[in-house]
Amino acid sequence: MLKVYNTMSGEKEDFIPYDPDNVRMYVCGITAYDVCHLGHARSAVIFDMIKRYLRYRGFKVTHVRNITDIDDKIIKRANEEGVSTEALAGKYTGEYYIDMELLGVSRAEIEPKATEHIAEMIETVNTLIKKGYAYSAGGDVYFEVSKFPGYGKLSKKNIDELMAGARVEVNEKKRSPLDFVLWKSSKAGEPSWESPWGPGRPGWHIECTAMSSKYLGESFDIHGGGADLIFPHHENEIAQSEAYSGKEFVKYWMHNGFITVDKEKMSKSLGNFFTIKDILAKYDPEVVRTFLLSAHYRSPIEFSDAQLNEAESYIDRYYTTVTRMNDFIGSAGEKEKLSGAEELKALLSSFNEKFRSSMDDDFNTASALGHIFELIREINRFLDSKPSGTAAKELMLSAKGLLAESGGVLNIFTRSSEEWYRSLMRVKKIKLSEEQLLAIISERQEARAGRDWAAADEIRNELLEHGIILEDREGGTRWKIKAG
RNA sequence: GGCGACGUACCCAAGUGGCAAGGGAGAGGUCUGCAAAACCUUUAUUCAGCGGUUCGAAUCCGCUCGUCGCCUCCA
Repeated sequence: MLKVYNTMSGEKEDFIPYDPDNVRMYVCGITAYDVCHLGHARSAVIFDMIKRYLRYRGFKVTHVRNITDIDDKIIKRANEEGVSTEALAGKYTGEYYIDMELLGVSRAEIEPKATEHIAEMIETVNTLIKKGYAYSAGGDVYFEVSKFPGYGKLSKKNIDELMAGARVEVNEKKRSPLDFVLWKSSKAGEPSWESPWGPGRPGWHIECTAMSSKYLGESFDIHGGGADLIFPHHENEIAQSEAYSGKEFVKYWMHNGFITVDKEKMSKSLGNFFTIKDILAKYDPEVVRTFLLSAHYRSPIEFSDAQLNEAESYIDRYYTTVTRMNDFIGSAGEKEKLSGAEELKALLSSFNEKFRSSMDDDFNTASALGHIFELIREINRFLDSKPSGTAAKELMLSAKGLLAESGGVLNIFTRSSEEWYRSLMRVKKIKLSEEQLLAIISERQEARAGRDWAAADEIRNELLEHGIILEDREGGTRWKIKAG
């Protein structure tokens, strides 16, 4: 049984979607006013993994991921840059897609933009007013928090305490400081849309209510995002949506933990953030994705070069073993020799079960990776026993299949080892081309054939200084790039 | 101040009632012309500390200490 931690209950729950044939999932996307940092990447990668695993598990999934293309930050930034909000949002949405593509994050089925759903939002706001949950005041419309009894149930806050702690806010239009804006009148020169309350633009939270109900219905299965969205964003969404429909808004609330730098949350306001582009200049995207999946999605995860180097070593170990397997499969030989395969066989038959039970336990990718590396070790152990013949080859092929299957779910380990090393070559800015490298290797082979070990060693040491490792094998010399 | 989370080896990190996964780093060994890779052995009688529940706890309960987050835009 798949178990999912629900922020609402604070517990892991059996995952039983409303409609088992169609899991409906809404994940808060980005506000397109700047390039994304690693925190955005974490959220995107985590929910991408969740979607892939649900599909692997046999569920159909409809995924909606919104793009906020109008808000205060966008207006501010557009003014600073002297461009329209459309142009600015368009630019950063484009950058976002480039980053996501590199990180192996698949597109959602539906990616609605706020500005394309103004009519739906106005309708939602109108209904909230009619039902008595919202009021208009001087061109703005506010949600009246005290009218919604369940307010605070997601973030475990109570209204009295919020009131006591509320920051003094100069806004005499609000009946209560806790009330939040559904529709905002626009100032001169700001982008605006016509509405029953005059020209204005939507408040931040309302787009998620209007767009999720349009594409997924008034009640759906999973709503996700970073833990910092729990309050006030998701709390406000619940209030609006449930006040509007009178139904339970979301069955499972899922929130990923933060990326930290020196133990502090990575955030724009603290200024301690690293953009995805910064990091991809130094690391292969698969390294970043593996790093993000190497801890449980709800745990905080500390960002540092040391951590990324470790993820790089992880992947390198994987591809090194894949190379060994491929070499073996290509030259398994005729003579049947299959001693000491018992442990590998046992693991091959239990592997899928282990992988699944890790992932079933609230998407425990850290544990799942542990199982993958257990299999890696067993494969290496088997290959060390110098097997040969078709039975051994079959065994390696099935091991390879299992690795590809589990890696496919996480969307890592999906390339060939050659591609991995070529990519490392680029990322580590190694001056040598692959052709030059191969020429040097064959030069060294001649020295080795002539048993000129001193010359061979000198070449090898020289390459090592450039970050290239040579491995002399039975079938020839393999090159790889020093990882970690 | 209120609410919440976390504290597992040198480092990262699973494990949430029944002998402490996995990776990296270190030490020794096997293999190798020498290396590298791989494998083997080794590195937590112990899970922040102190009490309690239990036949049995890293896991449940209480307290203490420490770290972080939310309470304002934030993935």
